[in-house]
Formats: sequence, structure tokens, C-alpha cells
Amino acid sequence: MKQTRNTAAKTEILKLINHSPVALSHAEIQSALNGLCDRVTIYRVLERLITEDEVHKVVNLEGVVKYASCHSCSSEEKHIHTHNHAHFSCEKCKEITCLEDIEPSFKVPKNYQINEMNFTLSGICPNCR
Amino acid sequence: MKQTRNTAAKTEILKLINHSPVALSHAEIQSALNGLCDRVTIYRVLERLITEDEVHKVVNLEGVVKYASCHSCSSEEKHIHTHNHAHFSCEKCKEITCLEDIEPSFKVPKNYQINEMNFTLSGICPNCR
DNA sequence: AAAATAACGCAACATTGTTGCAAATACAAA
DNA sequence: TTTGTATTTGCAACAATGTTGCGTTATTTT
Repeated sequence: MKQTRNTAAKTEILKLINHSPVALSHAEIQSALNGLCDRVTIYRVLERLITEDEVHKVVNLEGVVKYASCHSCSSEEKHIHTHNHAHFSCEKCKEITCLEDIEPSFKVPKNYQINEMNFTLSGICPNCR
Repeated sequence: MKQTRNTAAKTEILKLINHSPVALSHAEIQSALNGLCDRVTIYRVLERLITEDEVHKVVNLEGVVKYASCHSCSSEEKHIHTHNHAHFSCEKCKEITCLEDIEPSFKVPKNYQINEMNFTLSGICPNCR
């Protein structure tokens, strides 16, 4: 197993994501970092944070990739880490928030092996009404 | 209201999507068309087909945008057209299929106005097992 | 047939994401 | 503290995807 190191970039990016109530895009992280590190480094740090289960990736209805913290996921079960909670994508402010307490139920179709799910609702968030 | 015309490109693209059991990406459509029209035209035709409710857009877990036909959506209710059915995204063959008969249920959170949903399950499809 | 308008092709550009490689650095061990 | 080494970084270059402007072509209406 490859050892992973703590660097300024990683610390700052994780802090940003953890302190944000909404999921952040790569572009948003980059401009928030204000030139702290290279564009490419951000991609690589995000990749690392995902494999370390510190962060998860969400895609909104338009296909924009965003990153959110995993503070809702208990650390004890990180080895079976999944992100099977719903997300909300606001059509107005384009923000993505985690809806932790909504657990959708559905009938599993035969012959399909389900490993992950992406359940994103979109519309207008409380702030934009 | 802007008038819309039937062109060779539009006819062929719609035929492709309607005859495909899986959702198609822009790249897949382009190579299937074999140079019938320009890359940009495909984007514009797809846009048109979406506003005409002939086609809908799906995004898989990796953020790849695909297009699927709307034959499952009854034409009478096109003015209240939504695509609230689930999709399945195979991790192996990367194909997206519509799971028409799965209607997920969930508790609607307060203060959120929900207009659309994207419910994508991913894993291994019957063909890849 | 002429006028109006929708669709197209092309070129140019923007954004997002990836890869290779040499230089910088974090961190454990001496 | 210094040293050794694997990890991380920056840079440059590239690929894929999507958008826009504009002059030309095609379709529809009158």
C-alpha cells in the first residue's frame, strides 16, 4: 500500500471542502486556493482524497463534477464506504447539497448487480425561493 | 415560438437514438453518423431534440453525458414532461440503460422544491456478468 | 419565384481532464 | 540534524468536450 503524505495543498483543499455546506467544483476550489498550487495538483489531490475516503464525487444534472466532504460517513465503516445518500442540485444557484436523511427505496431489478447509486434531485433550494 | 425543421441530420440522429437500447454519447453518435454532418451540428440537433421532448439527457456516475430516447414517456403529457425513471450505468461496458419500471420512493425534504430527479444505479449489467 | 427564417459548416475559442518528466518536498531512519 | 528515498509538485503539452460567431445553404411561407 502506497504511503500518502500531508502537504499544504492537500490540507487546504480538504479544509475548503470540509467547511463548505455545498459540494465544490474543481474550478471553485482553484479560485478559492488563490494560486496556492497548480491546476493539475488539485486534480491529483482530489483523486487522493477520494481513495482515502475523505471526499466523494458528485455529478449534477448538467454533468458538472463536484466534490463534497464525507463527514456524514462514519469512519468505522470506511472499508465499505459508499455514498448512498441523496444530493440536491439547485437549478438557480447551481449548488449541490447533501440530503443525508433521505434514503430512497426502490425495487432492485433482476440480474443487475448494484454497487453504487447516484440519486440527485433538482429544483429550487430553500435559499433561492 | 420558433419553428423547427426536419433535416437529414436530425432524422438520422433521432433514428439512431430511438433504435439504440442504451443511451448514446455525442462521440458515439458522431462516429455512427460517419461524417454526415459537423460535430457542432450534432450538438445543436441534440439540443433541439431535447426541447422538443424527443430525447432526454442522462449523466453517468463519471459525469459522461449521454442521450436516450423518450419512447417510454407518453406523448399526451409532454407538456409536463419529466424523466423520473431510473437509469443503470454499467461499470464494465459503460452503457446506460433505462430502468423504466423502477420508481424510487423517498421523503421530500421540507423547503426544497423538486422539479426533476436523476436516479442512476451503477454496477454490473446482466450482459457483463 | 422571392423573401424570411431555420439549420449548417467552419474556424476559433473555452473548459475540463490527463500524461510524462524533471525538480522540489515530506518524512522516516540513521 | 542530516540523509535517503518515495511521494508530490509544476510545467508543458495534449486530448476530449462543449460553445459562439458568422457567412452560406436549405427549407418553408407568401
